[in-house]
Amino acid sequence: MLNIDLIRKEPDTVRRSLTTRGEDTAVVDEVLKLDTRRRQLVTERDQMRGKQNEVNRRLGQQMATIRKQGGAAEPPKELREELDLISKQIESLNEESNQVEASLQRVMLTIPNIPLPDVPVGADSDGNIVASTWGQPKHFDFKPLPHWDLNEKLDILDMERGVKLSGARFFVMKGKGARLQRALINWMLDVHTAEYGYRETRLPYLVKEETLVGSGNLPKFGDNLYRDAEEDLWLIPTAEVGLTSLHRDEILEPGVLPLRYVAYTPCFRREKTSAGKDTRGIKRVHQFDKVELYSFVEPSKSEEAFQNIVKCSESLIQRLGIPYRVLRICTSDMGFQSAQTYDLEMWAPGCEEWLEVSSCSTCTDFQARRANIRYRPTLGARPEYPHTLNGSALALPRVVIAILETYQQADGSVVIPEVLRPYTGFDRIEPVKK
RNA sequence: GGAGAGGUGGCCGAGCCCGGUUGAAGGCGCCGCACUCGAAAUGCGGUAACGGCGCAAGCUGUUCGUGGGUUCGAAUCCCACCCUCUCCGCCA
Repeated sequence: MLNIDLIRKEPDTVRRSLTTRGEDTAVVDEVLKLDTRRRQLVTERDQMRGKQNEVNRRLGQQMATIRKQGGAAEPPKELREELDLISKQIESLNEESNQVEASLQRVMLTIPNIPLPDVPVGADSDGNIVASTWGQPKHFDFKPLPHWDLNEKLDILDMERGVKLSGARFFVMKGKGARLQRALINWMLDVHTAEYGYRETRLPYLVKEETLVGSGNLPKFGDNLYRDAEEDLWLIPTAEVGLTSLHRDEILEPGVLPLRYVAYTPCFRREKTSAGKDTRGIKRVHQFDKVELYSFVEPSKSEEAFQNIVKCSESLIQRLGIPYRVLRICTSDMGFQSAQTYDLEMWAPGCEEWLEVSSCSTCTDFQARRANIRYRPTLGARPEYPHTLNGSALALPRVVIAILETYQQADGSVVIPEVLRPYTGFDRIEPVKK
């Protein structure tokens, strides 16, 4: 959520932000209108309440006196009538101001975060900028296969049975494929905790509505989520959701920040908007595994924390020895809650595609405001909103795709990258079918 | 799932039966001051979040799990819901 002060004082900044994101600017005027009305009503109502308190106090005193003298407990008529009138007025003012407040809140929750100044402006994904690339595409003496063809002989992915169990865009991993996936998760968690100081967490996969509002997924993007209507719980689309709400409605005392977390969770997405896209293989599925980094930091440490997350994610890809590129995502392509996003894409030589395996974002104080997370800079100081940052490190099974396609051999086997071998317990996946 | 107890300020805990100057006794913690060479002990004072008005000092409103109701007025009465604890049942 944006700071309403900013909308009041610099409505044009907010309008510009919306425009570069390709969104309608009418909400700004709506907010301004509602905010003005709300403040009028609140002032008026509070004055009435002040009066009510004062008269009630007087009446209370009289009652005490009467009772002390052993009199009847009937309060004086004039005062009662005056108060009756006041409370009726308060009731109507209160009702209206509550309505206005609720409308204002509703609109505020639909306004996306403001991009940082140096985020590239662009109308669609063509506006994204390749900031850097790492590694050389590997040379093959044969035509490298896409993972779905490679799998014909390896038999580690079972698309048909995934569909049998759950429908389109679900799959089953088997044997060394399943083991490779697990090895990656364990390896990534180990690196982040042991080398980079992120604290490992295990989170619920089902969360309440408020939790998704805090991270920014609701109220606008419910279409992309699975939900259990009976219990009113939602399946998480990313660990970011739970990590944001970890400190919801808290005031963090001085010295607590920075907080750095890493979580492995499955992620559930309906992929409604991607119908028909990426239907082959396991690039785009309804359920996937991901290791996520998340930081709560003081605003002055925001940039540093962002670079750290990007660095951690990159370092994993480098250790796997697979070429990748860093994309600076442009205004219109950035997520709702993000103020700045870098994507990391690994090269998959079989399907000849850059695969997005990480998306690192600064959310500034946007999520902190939504989730009401604050910190005290110093003892006794007024609470302020921290910045939150997140990044995948990394998203599976796309990393598996890149590994399979990059390290495939002429005989159809796949060599396991050195760093993973202690985790897989094998150094090669052999074809099992002729 | 069944039975009972309970949810009050940073923490503990009174108030709730019998609604009225109660943001709420008392204690702990924390901060400041005094005493002291210093510390402890002691004494005194302070101690929230959020909203509105205001340049500011300040004034003011709301908040006793949440939401509704009764009432001139609710921490206190009524209703619904959520959560915690204990016991029983069930289960990985």
